[in-house]
Parts: sequence; structure tokens; C-alpha cells
Amino acid sequence: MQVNVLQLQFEKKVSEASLRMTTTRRGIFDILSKAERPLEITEIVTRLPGVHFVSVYRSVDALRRAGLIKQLPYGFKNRFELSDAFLPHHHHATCDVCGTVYEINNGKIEQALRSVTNEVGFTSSRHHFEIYGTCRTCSKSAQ
Amino acid sequence: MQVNVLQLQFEKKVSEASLRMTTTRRGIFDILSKAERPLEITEIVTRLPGVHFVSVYRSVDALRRAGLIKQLPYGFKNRFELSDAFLPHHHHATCDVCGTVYEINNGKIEQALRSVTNEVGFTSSRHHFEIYGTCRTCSKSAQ
DNA sequence: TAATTATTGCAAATTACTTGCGATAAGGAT
DNA sequence: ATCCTTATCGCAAGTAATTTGCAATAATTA
Repeated sequence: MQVNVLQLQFEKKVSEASLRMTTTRRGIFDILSKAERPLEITEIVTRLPGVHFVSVYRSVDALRRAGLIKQLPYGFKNRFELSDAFLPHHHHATCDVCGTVYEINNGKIEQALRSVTNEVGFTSSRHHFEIYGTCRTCSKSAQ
Repeated sequence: MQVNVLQLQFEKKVSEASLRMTTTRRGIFDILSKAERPLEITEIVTRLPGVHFVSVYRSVDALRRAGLIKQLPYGFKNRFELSDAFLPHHHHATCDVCGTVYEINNGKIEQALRSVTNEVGFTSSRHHFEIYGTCRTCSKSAQ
């Protein structure tokens, strides 16, 4: 089995957070790094057949608190994805009309972040920026 | 009973979204405009004793889809607050250590938003920017 | 390799959320 | 003002999601 750089980084951060590196957590990392979109917790549970759902809940929560994964609101549910350290950094713009989620990447967002945190003395470990509205395609077809 | 400007604005937007202005929705607006922090849906339910919880669910969802309230992820749950049109516009910085939610207000964030949306032709109706990390107080006490 | 203790699995309880349907009431038209 | 249309509501019931306690197991540290 091939172990890649991100996996090693993940294990390092898990240990730095004084969490233990377990099968459950390796599994969660695996699933999320393969996922093409943020997953609901039940989707993670389904994709880890050997692991009890309670363990998934507890580990996802632990990893979230440690800042290794982040959660995004979708309807009344949340979805989870690896945090920026493990994914090409991006944000989302969700079209209210067609539901498409666009990935956004623009340095201005990080500039704004630094400006804000410097101002109040906050040390930011992670952030997310969500945009909602109407995409170009749907704007056009509405005319 | 005194009706303020924001209430009128809310009613206008509800109607513009072709939703009807009902007791439930007025109640939700009321509760959220008094709230000192984003509320879980069950907290809204509790604070509207006359209204059935199912109605609260449905209305919160309708108002969210219409962009009148927005939701933020907290743990496995979401919390809701009025959207920017009805609150002084702000974002949150949540301290992972003490859990305090700081309100952030900085024009750079909106600048970044405009830059991003112009780039891809997205018409943004709302957005949120969430920051997580360690606040000044907790950083100091950790030394 | 043993000791320590975080993490897991399981059982069970609780809480959150959804759906269908008939009754009610909001908003537009007359 | 009254009627009509239909969105919204309340209720009942069902399903799904989440939490908790505890004993067993496995990851780290010494």
C-alpha cells in the first residue's frame, strides 16, 4: 500500500493534536480525500462498513475540533471535507437556482482573512467563505 | 405595537420572494432579531410556544432558501441568524479553545467577494465568512 | 513488554427531522 | 367587504440522526 505525503501530514497533525491514529480516523481521511464533494456524516458511515457509526461520529467530531476537517452547511445538514491543509485551498459558490457548487479560488480572500485576524489578534487555523447567489448560466437563461 | 424599519423591510422581502407573511414567520424574525447569537432551530421552536415545530422547520427552510436568514455550522448542528440585510453586516471568528464567537467587521471581506464574483460572473445574494482559531486571550494564557 | 488511557463497539434512549393530509388563513381579484 | 385560490399550518405518525454509558480493545509511552 502506497502512503502519500498528505497521509503522512495527516498522521502528524493527528498526533500533534494529541489524538491517536486509529483505523477509524485513517478511514475517514481516506474517504474524504477520495470524495469529489463534501460528504454528510451518514455518507461517511456508509463508506466505512467495518466501523461503527458511533465511532465515526466521535472521530469526525474530534477531527473537526482539531481543525483537520471542516464542515459546511447544506440545508439542515452539515457536510464535511478535509481542511485546507489537505486539499487545494478553495471556497464554494453555490447557485440557488441550479444547485451547482462552484469552486472558488482567489488570493483576495486570504488577504482579507489576514487583515481581519491581525486587527483583533486572532490566530486563525482555518476558515471558510461561502457564497450563494445565481451563476452566470442561470442568470442568462432567466433573461 | 411599534413596527420598525427592519420589520417592514422583512415583510417586503418576504413578499418579493412570493412567500406569505404569517404569524410563524413574523415570530421567527422577531426571535432572531432579539437573539444575541445564532440560534439552533430547536431554540427557535422553544421561543415560539404557540407555533408547531413542523411549521418552524418549514418556515425557517423557506426563509433560508429565500436568503432572508442564513445558517452557520456549529458542531453537528446548524444555527440560524438573520441575513445581512437585517443585521449590521458581520462575520464570525470562533475560538476553538474557549468557544467565544467574535463578531468581525471589515470591508476587505466584501472587496474580496466582489473580486471573486466578478471573475466568474456569479451574482451573489449572500455570503458568509467563518474563521476558526485561537483568540488573543487564549493565545496569551497558553504561553 | 507492561501500563496507561484514548478510542471503540454495542445497547439503548433521546432528539431531530420528514411526510401526508385535511383545516386554516393570506393575498389577489371582484 | 367578500370570495377564491392556494400557501401555510397543525397534527399524527413514521423515519432518521445523534448522544450516552460502559465494558472491551488497541494506541502510545515508559
